[in-house]
Amino acid sequence: MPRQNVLSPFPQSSHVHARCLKVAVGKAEQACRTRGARLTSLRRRVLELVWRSHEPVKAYDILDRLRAERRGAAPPTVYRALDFLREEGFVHKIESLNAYVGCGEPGHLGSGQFLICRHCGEVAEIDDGDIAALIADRARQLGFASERQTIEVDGLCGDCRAAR
Amino acid sequence: MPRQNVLSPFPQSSHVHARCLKVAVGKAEQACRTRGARLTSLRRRVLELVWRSHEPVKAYDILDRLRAERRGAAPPTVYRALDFLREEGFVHKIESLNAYVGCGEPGHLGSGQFLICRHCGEVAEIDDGDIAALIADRARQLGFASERQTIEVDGLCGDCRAAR
DNA sequence: TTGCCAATTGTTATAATATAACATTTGCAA
DNA sequence: TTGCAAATGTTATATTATAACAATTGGCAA
Ligand SMILES: [Zn+2]
Ligand SMILES: [Zn+2]
Ligand SMILES: [Zn+2]
Ligand SMILES: [Zn+2]
Repeated sequence: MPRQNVLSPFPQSSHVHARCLKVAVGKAEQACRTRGARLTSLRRRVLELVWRSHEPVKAYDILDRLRAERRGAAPPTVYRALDFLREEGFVHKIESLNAYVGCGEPGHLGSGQFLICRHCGEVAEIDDGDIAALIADRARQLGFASERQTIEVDGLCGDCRAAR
Repeated sequence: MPRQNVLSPFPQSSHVHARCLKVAVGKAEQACRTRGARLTSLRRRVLELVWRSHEPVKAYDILDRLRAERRGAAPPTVYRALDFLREEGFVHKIESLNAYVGCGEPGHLGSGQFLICRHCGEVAEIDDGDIAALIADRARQLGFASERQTIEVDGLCGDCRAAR
C-alpha cells in the first residue's frame, strides 16, 4: 500500500480559493506559535501573495504587488521573506521554474514531489514515501547518501488532459 | 531486478579524465553523424569545456574560458551552444544549481536522475526505469500525465562519506 | 520603566543568469 | 555561382538573486 500523501491537490476549477489561502495562513500561524517563530505582517503578506493561486509565483511578481502596498519594497524584502517561509516549510521553490509555491501542509519537514501542468500552470504537491525511499535506495547502491531530493514532474493535469 | 543504468558514475579520484572527455566527444560526433546534426568547432569546444570535470559548470565560467580563445564570445555564444548540446542530449542542466554537466551516454533520450555530492561537487547520472515508472505511476493516480521528470538528489558520495 | 540587544526591515548597489533583436558569416546545394 | 538557411557575431537588455550597511522594531533584563 502506497505511502502517498497529497499535500496540495490540483484544485477543482470551481473551488473557493479564499479558503485555500485562509487555511494555509492559519496553519502557518499555528506552526509559528508552536515553534516560537515570528510570522510578521510582511511575511504573512508575502505568504498570501504566494498563495494567490495554485500556480508558482515569481519573486518579482510578488515584489510588484508589494510595491503597490508598501513604500520601499525592494528585492531583499521579498527574498528575505521567502527565505523565512521556505525555512519554515510554508513555501517551496520550484527549481525548474525559478518560482515559488505555497505548501499545503506547512511545516511538514522536507519537500515532496511536484506535479506541474504545462497547460494550466498549476502545481500539485505529493509526499510519497515510496518514491523517496526508492530513490534513496538506488542512490545508496552507488555509495551515495541521499539528504535532499528535488523532484519536479512536468506534464498534463487531469482537467487539461480531459479538455483536449 | 532493477532497471538501473549508470550513465555517469562518480569517478575514481585517480581516473584518467582525458579519457572521459575523449569518449564523450567521440560519442557526440558519432550521434551527430547519425542524425545529420552539426557539431561545429564552437559547439565541440563548449562540450569539451562542460566536460572539464565531473562537476557541473556555470555558463559564465564557460564564457570566461571561451573569451580567452575566441574574440567576440558573448553570453549568446555560450547559451546557444548549450541549447544545441542539450537538445541533442549531450549535456544536461542541473536546475537546482543553474549549471551544466556532460551526459555520459550522449543521445539517450530524456535525462536521468542526478546525484550531487555537496562536498566534492561531483555529479553522477543514473537512468533508473523503476524510479521513472514509480513516479509516473503515482502521478497517474492523480490523473496527471508525466512527460518530463527533473530528479536531483543532494547528499554525499561514497568517497566523501568515507573521508569523514 | 528604561535602555539594551538581536531580529527584522529599509536602502542602495551590484552580481549572476539568461534572452531579444538584428547583422554578418558560413556551409551547402540547386 | 549564387541563393538560402543555419550558425555565429554583436549590442543591448531582461530576469533572478545577493551584498553591505543603516534604521527600526520588539522583547526583555536591570
Ligand atoms: Zn485554491
Ligand atoms: Zn492543467
Ligand atoms: Zn572523468
Ligand atoms: Zn563527494
